Amino acid sequence: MQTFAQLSHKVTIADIARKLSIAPATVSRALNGHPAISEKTRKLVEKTARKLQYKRNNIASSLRSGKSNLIGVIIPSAEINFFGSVVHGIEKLANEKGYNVLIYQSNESWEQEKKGLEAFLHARVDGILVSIAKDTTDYSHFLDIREQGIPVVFFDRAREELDIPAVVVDDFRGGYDATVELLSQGYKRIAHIPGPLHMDVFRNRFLGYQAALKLYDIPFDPLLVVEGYVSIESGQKATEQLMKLPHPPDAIFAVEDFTAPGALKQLKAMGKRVPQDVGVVGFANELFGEHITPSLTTFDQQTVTMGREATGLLLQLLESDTKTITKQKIMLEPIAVIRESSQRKK
Amino acid sequence: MQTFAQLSHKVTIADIARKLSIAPATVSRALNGHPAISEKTRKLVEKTARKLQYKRNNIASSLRSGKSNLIGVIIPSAEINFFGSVVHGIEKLANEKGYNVLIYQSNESWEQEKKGLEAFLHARVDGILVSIAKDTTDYSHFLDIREQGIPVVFFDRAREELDIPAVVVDDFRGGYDATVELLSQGYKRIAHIPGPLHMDVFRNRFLGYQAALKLYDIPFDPLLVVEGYVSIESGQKATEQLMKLPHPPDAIFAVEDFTAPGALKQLKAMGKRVPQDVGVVGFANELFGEHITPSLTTFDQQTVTMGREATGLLLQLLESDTKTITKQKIMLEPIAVIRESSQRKK
DNA sequence: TTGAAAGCGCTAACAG
DNA sequence: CTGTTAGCGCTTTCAA
Repeated sequence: MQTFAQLSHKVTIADIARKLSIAPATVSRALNGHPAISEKTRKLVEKTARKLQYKRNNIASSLRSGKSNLIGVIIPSAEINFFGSVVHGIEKLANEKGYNVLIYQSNESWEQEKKGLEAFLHARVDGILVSIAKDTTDYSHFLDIREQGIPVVFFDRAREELDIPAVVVDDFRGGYDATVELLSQGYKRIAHIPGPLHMDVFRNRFLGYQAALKLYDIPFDPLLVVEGYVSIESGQKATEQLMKLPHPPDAIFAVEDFTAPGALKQLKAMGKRVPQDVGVVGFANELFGEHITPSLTTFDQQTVTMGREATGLLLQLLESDTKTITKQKIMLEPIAVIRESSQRKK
Repeated sequence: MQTFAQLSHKVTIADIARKLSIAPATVSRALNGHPAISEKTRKLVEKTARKLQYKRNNIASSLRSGKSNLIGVIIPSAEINFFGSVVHGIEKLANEKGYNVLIYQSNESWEQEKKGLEAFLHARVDGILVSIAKDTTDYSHFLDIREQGIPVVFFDRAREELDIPAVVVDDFRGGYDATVELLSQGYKRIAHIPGPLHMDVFRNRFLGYQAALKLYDIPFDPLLVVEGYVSIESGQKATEQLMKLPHPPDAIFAVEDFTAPGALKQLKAMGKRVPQDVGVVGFANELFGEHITPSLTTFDQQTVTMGREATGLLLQLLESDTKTITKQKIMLEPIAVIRESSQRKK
């Protein structure tokens, strides 16, 4: 006897029900571990489902239940290792918990960030994880989304005042530690190249820098702070400006690992030796920091953990039926990765 | 602690229909640009939809139409710039065309790659883009997916024999050009550190290398080929082995931009100057190649274009109602990026 | 413990 | 050109 089971015909719970002469509802319940189903039928249904290669139609399920089991993630750029790594953490936990992950790149643009949220709304995601774009200074779109009942959690690039849960690195601590690392190596005039100061991450590192100076009784000199915009080029330019000062610095704390290689490059071009003449510290532990010359001292931001934690927060929000939004914030410790660029002693 | 009691009931086409005293079907048609709808009603419906802030429920739409408007993408690792960049190209075109993109990282593992496909099946994606994992040597899961009627397109890491459409770089040409670049700079003994040779990309670059040697009448010396596994460490080890040969090479063509910095590192450790003593060429144009010392000569793989083209192929497959899978392959030219590491002359 | 029936919001087939 | 009708596959009352 040959069955012409069409390969393309999708198996539904109705098929299973028919085969076992029970109701589709029972099949559904059995498959979803409903408590009021006898062990016997559950086993039977599961076995038949396996045999028929049944796969739940998530779409139908979503329509009925109102849950898409989709999580949207907005990152500024997939070309920065850091975010790739965070996404890895996000996906892992999300997949474990039966969610799929949609990615949207804002390319650091406010417009695209808004478009991303719009797209996610349209895709009916259950919740959204965001790392804010550099260009964003108006944050109302996040509040709008939340008003629509879709929970939002920030990671890394958060905005404190919005009262939206977030997982961040202790950037103040990071800035502080970075500066202290340089000071303890005997450098005296520490410059700082911050990122755009409207962003919490960068402002906090800046504040940490100032706090460290204070501890060492070094007066803060605004001339030693030249704002960059998070890129190798801007690191070069800022460094050039710094080194042309009447009293140039003997160390530079660059706000992250794109600015720092820019600084190294510029210093090399100006004939300065690192770390002998000038010390340099970065932030973010980008992949290449280990392999440039001199290797870059930096701070690891526990990317995978960050992704996991952010997802955990979001899932918590999704699964608690209270729509209460409690201010929640998880802070991860930055981990020092000491390499050549800051090691004057040795 | 604030509670947001959000009762905003979602607007549906029924609401619009009621408001205008027309049939829901008419609203649907108007909204979807159905040709048989009067300009007048279309305008009216659109206006009302906007006024009520209507948003189409994609899930319901998917259930009915059998199309999820989701594209699944499997990449080996989001921490490699190259893939982040390709994904960028994919997302851009996909979003333009009204598709959302699901990402899954295989982490170079065959098991996870299979799990990814399974997850996509479950999410009812319309089509899948894949760059094959390093560990994969059994390809049947791709054929299974295709049998389920879901089109698959490879990008970069393809498998010729499977007869699945693909967008790749002309790796043979790349390997050839890389080798010729070194030869034309006057290097005589060119070594090659290939990646796993079961992968088309790496094998083709290897073949290109051999072809270039042949052209220059240089006999192929198997001792000068030490297989690596695509990582900085493996680049170091292979280089060490190469340089310890009785007749060590005076140039190395490393299969990609992780192996190449490993080679540079090892050469430096052994007191060799690059490019004076030994020339080095990589492949992939990873971000950091420009910023290491010496800067790395490499080949750009047109990542964004690759993403766009792969998506284009997939959409074509999705939109043509013929389920014929014609063998289709798009080849992009690798673009030489000549930097210090290969420039002995000058 | 299970079944029957009613939709979730949308689109497609068939009329008119 | 528009309306009517009938589901897509699932979950969830409400009954039994």
